[in-house]
Amino acid sequence: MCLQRDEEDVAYINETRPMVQLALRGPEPALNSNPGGAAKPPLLNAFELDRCLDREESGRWGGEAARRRRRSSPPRRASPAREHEPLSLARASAPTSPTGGSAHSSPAPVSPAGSGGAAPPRSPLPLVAPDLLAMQLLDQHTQLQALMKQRLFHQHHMQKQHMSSEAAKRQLEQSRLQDQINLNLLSQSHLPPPDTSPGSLQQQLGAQQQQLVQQLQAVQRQYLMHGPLSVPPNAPPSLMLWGGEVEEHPLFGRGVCKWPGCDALAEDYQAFLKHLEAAHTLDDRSAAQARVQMQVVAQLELQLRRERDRLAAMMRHLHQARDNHHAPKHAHGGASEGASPGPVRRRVSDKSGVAIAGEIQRNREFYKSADVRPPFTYASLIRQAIIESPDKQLTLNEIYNWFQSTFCYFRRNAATWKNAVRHNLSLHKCFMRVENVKGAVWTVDEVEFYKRRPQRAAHAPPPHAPGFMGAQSPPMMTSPHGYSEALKRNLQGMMEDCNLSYMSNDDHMMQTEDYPSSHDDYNRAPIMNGYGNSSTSHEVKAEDLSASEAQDIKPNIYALKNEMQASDYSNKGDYSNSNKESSSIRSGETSPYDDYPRSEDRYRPSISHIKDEAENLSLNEQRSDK
DNA sequence: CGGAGTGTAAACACCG
DNA sequence: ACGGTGTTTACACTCC
Repeated sequence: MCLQRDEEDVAYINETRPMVQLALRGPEPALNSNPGGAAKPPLLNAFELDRCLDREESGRWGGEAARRRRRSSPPRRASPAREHEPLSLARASAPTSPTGGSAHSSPAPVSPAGSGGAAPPRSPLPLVAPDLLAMQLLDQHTQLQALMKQRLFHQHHMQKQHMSSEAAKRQLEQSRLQDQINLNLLSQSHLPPPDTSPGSLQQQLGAQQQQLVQQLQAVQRQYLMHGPLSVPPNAPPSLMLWGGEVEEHPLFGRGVCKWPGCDALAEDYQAFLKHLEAAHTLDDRSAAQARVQMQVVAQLELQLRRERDRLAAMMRHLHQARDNHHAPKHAHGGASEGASPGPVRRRVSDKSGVAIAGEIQRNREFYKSADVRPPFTYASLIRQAIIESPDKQLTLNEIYNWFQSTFCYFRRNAATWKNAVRHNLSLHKCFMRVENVKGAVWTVDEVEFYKRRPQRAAHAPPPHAPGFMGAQSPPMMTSPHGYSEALKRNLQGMMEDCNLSYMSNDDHMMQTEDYPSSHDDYNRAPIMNGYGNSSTSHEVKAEDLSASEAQDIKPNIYALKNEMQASDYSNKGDYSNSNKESSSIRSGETSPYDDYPRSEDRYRPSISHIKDEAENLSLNEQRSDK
């Protein structure tokens, strides 16, 4: 959804980041300022995840802006403060922009602790999503608090009832377990980020804690089954209401018996206890239900373990990626370059390894809602906007609209980035202005676009270099002929792969994503282009294709075809000579790509089919996990 | 260290 | 006069 112009202007006034204005308005607002740490983008891509890890360091643009502020020379003209001063004044008192604010205040999962002491979880073992460790700990803490209250209640009750020595023993054990868990939690919460070693202290503690929780639950189950927890019916009401614990009985809440499959209504706690005594005695049925419940708990524990392992693996991976990034020996244009930007400004130019089409496709929703600068150059983005359009041509205004509709980030600072867009359109030879009846439209000269790259491809790491997976990018073609041949091979490989097989798992996807190609949009692993070992891609079945991968293939194919034709064109004619100098002469010319068939439709059915299958697989996996 | 590429800012011209 | 568009220049910065 595009913003109207006045809205843009408001956003521009309220929230902008031009370097000149920085000096006037003080500290740079964090790009992803996350007040209270509560807000969370709906989907974190690799860039944002890494930025989350690096949040303590300055942002990509903040740091740069600050440096510029220090080094910036006086404006060329004496009058540039014309609009900066009022803007900065307005900004100084203005809240964050609506767009930025909405992005930051996007609904985030609220931790139990965040709900200000809301009702503690009734379930003895809450489901734990693979979220932040802190949230998990908070969850567990809340759970522990509930358990502690329960224990206190039991203690109190036992004092009153002079419990048997057996029960006292259990109580003691429960207390011991509880304290141990508390200690364990405390240790965990003071631990540094997860260790990378599998047998790390944190993992040991986690396992230990898991064990303790299980023991505690076993003890509690014993209480429930035949322990003193089943309060005698003659117990005084005052005791029942002690500390509001009536509502804390795991089997009673809101006037309903929570025995599995029961849901019987009970007027008050007394009635519930009567019902409990009468309906849920220690018979076969109750025992069976208890067994089922134990299985449920076991399943949940299993899931908790899985999720915890997954979280640990994620954290390990992310920290490892960050460590790799910070390591001095960082391959030029290496794998982590595009996928995990660090604190420094990280522009994933068309030369680094990330396929812009795939990246945008995969994170479309994210970019649409999160106020995050896309890690691509303006040229790449403009090109993407144009090639995404049905006619492969856009007016300037349509390009603007694409930027705004695709990226939340470009819904503000309109003057800045629009200027940059125009600047890029004019600057780069690859963008051609074509006049038609409607007015001027901009097209992309793919040949020119990729022409800018060759010099640096030689620096790309060799196939065996760390982080370099799969096939090698085609060597930079100095001759148009070689370029065309490589493209043709790419296309052939891709066609085969599309028909026969697809890339599969996430790891593979990561590898292709990290692949430091110089032709980001079509040099994906399935293509292989005859330079790498493509056999692995044929071993994978179509069912294994992830949805995102499926989304990726279509643009690749189109880009490939497009480029191949463009390349052929440049071989046959003198098209490659067209450049900015002739832009004015090109008025009335039609783009050489105007007549390209829209081959993407041809692939849509198979792609969507595979995507559906991938989604089904994902659903099945979720079900099986449960 | 230097060149290429990039982002940002700004001036200016043209046009409707 | 004004705003949109397009071009150009300047400069700072990063990457290679």
